[in-house]
Amino acid sequence: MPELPEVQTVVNHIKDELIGETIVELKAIWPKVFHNFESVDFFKKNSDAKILDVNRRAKFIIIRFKHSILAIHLRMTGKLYFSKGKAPKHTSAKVFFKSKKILIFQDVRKFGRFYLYRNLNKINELHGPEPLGEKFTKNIFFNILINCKRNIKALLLDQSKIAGLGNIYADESLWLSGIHPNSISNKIPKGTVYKLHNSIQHVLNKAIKHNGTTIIDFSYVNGQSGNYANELNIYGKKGLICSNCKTEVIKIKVASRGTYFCRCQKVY
DNA sequence: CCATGAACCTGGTCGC
DNA sequence: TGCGACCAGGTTCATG
Repeated sequence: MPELPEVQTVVNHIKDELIGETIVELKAIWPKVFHNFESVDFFKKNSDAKILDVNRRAKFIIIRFKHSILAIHLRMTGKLYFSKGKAPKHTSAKVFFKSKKILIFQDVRKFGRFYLYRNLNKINELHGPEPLGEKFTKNIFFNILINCKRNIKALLLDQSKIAGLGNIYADESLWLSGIHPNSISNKIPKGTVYKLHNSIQHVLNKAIKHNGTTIIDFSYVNGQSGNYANELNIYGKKGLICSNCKTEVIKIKVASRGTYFCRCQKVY
């Protein structure tokens, strides 16, 4: 399911209810859901299992405790929300709180994982800057592109270069800045790179404002779901008319991913 | 360093 | 209605 805006949306909607809660039991329904630990390890490390903070880094939901963090990655179909009764089909994990509330991690495709770390160091090592963070300047972005001689879409999807973009928002950002997804990163002119930088931030901010995109089955809490799908310009629009150049949107494969673009996007 | 394809999973859709 | 092929918002690993 989720890219940066969807993960941010999940955080925004459960954060306040999570902070201050104390975990009393962590239950794996799908055996692999806790990637690098078992329930007992969590409680061994966290004599105090009270949640101090909840936020996002890259596509991870970060739950912070005094002595460690839980990082949750939703992968393709993960959903995280407070239980509304009976555990639904495809529940991968349950988190029980002292208050008797239950957090459900539901994940049809079972790719989603919980990670237990001492702090954010490991995740920071493996991930590039936050596209909406202060450190993500136009010049830093230009340097990333110039130092790689690489397919631009593959680069945008590479979490170690820039954290948080996925297939939808990569296509949307490239379209908005008029760059063909098969362009080579170090051949894109500086001004156009700056435009892409701007497009990425614009697309992500707007998507967060709309609570993310709804495609197929994404919904985050209480049956609510984002409505950024109404704002998409290129993703999923194969055969429809591009609002910019009035020609038909084309779908091809780039970096092994379904990729939408139109002829008004220039190849560099 | 970069590209590609398979693997991890289930379910929806499309064509015949 | 049924069935197989293909596709899906992500990441990691092996191979060339």
